[in-house]
Formats: sequence, C-alpha cells, structure tokens
Amino acid sequence: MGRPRSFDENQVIASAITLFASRSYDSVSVDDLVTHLGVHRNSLYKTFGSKRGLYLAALRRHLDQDVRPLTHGEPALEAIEAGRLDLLLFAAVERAPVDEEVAAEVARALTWLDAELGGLLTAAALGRRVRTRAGVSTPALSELAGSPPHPETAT
Amino acid sequence: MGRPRSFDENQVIASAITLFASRSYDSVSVDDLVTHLGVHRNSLYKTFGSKRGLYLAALRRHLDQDVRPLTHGEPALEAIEAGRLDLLLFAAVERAPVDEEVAAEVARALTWLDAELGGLLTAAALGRRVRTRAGVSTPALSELAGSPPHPETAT
DNA sequence: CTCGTTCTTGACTGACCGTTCCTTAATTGG
DNA sequence: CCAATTAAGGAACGGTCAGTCAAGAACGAG
Repeated sequence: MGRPRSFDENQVIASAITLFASRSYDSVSVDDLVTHLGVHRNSLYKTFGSKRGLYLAALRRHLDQDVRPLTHGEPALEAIEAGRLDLLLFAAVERAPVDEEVAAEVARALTWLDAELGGLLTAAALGRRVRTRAGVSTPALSELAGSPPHPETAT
Repeated sequence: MGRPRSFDENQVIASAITLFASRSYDSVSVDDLVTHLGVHRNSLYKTFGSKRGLYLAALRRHLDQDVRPLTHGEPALEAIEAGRLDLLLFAAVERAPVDEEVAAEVARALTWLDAELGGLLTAAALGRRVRTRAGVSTPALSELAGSPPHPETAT
C-alpha cells in the first residue's frame, strides 16, 4: 500500500548512468541528478540512500546491461572505443582506488571482457578511448597481432 | 623590490602535481592545496590566478619534466605503467574533454610519446595503467607484436 | 628614514555541497 | 470511511567550495 511512485526507477538509473559516464563523480552534483532525472531530492534519497548509493546502482546496472551482453570480441572493442563504456572507464580510473565496492565491480567487468578479448586487447581499447577523449587519434586495434582467447572475429 | 616570497614556487607546483595526479580535479579543493603546499591561500591566487591556473601550471610542468625526458620506449612504458604519468592520465580522461588548453597540452604529450612508442603501444600502456588502478592485472606489453617507430629496445 | 612595492595573513563572501525534516497527497487493507 | 503506509514536495541544515578584501610586514630605492 502507500502512495505509488510517480517515477520510473529504471529510467532514473538510466539517466544517472548517462550523467556519471560524462564526467567525474565529484563534478556530478545531487542537484544535477535531481534536475536531469525528474525525481525529487527526497525520493532519490529514499530510494537509493545516498549519492554513492545511486552511483553504485547505476554502475551495477551499466555493467549488467552494457558489459555482460558483450560476449564477442568485435562488439566489445567497439563498445569500449565508442565511449559506451565510459562509466566503467571513469569508475576504474577515479572511483575504484577509493571505493572497495566499486573496485570489485570494475574488476568483475574487466575480467569478463578479458575472457573475450584478453587483458592486452582490453587494455589497448581502454587506452585508445582515453586518447580519443583527449582528441588524439590512434591506429585501429586490428593492427595488433595479439592472441585473444577466441580469435574467431578475425577477418 | 617588495617583500620577498617565503615559498618556493617550484616546490608548490611539485606538490600540486602530486595532488592532482592522485584524484580528480574536482575532488582536490583549494583548501587541500593550501594545506599540503605550505603556501597561503592569497599567495596561491596572486601567483596562479585561480585553481585552474595552478592546475595548468602543474600539468605543464609535469609534461615538461616527466614526459619530455622520455625519449626511449622502455622507460616511457615503465613510467606510464608505474603511475608516474597519472596526472596526464587524469587530464586526458576528465579535463581534456571540458578544457581546450588541457586538451592541447595532453595532445602534445601523447604525440610526443607516440614518436617513441607508436599510438598503439601508448594506448596499451595507458589502458594497462587504468586496469592497475582498479586492481586488475594485465599481461606485460612485451607480449605485444606491435611495430613501434624505434624498436631498438626489443631484446 | 621614508616611500613605493610586493608578499603575508586571516577573516570573510555568496554559492553550492550532500543530506535531513516536515507537511501534504495518494494509495490500500480493515 | 477510516487508519496505516508510502511517496511528493519544499524548505532548511551545517559544511565546504572557489575566490576576495583589507590590514600589516618585509624588502629595495631615494
């Protein structure tokens, strides 16, 4: 019973994913979230407990819906390099070192990617994305003569 | 003439490099800087103009003293992977996209590294460092059969 | 010694930070 | 219809943010 929610929790998390993927954790304020998420401050705290709670929910959803489906090398590389895994990138760079739970989630996601790409290719794709963020281009990873676990995507 | 400075500007910049390399731009406050730098707030603003001014000075000094000397592939890889170029990493990931001047500096530095390592190796080393920050290990880059411009460091 | 200049020092600003409280509205079970 | 429950909405909390101001101290030049 009780009054029904007037917002879609999934939609809120989706918007949070977009925001947290676009800039650093500290540069996303709760006001930003409230404004872009169409949810009221109090509801946000009732639902997620804290800013970090919402961040963790967003990160977990991101990894679940955007990383787990990547079971083939080529789409995985493309997802990383196109910036569709930027929340994972930010989490690895700036949050994992100071938040154990974030570190655990990030480690799981990277290990998952490694199963398809191997650690070296995953690393290379992440680094390529970092360079792209700074406006610097990088030769395609197809130039790499690595040895991914399942090289079936080679043409 | 005038009263002489009671702080060493180089030392202040050195401390700023350490701080800005350890966490995101927004999570380093001017109070943090004032506390760790042994310089008083007003002197900081008189000398560098703003938080961003100090950041840019730190970034430029970092690139000048920590990146430019890397004229051989092996030490360059080691510097990136050991985290000694984390300020450059943070700058590329979170500042370059929102600050043109930072983007220009980062692009120059990456291009400099590319001259020795090639874009792919630089990317792979950066990605390896990202993974390390999240506590995930990665096979050594020596496994990579890339084609750096000067492969004289191959053993 | 005095004047002009530069740096130091600490208090202070308005804005924004994450978070909480309280009242009111909407719902369901009895 | 009433009581219990849950969420919405808005105002407010102390704390911290980047940045500023004014007064005094330490120097060189004359």
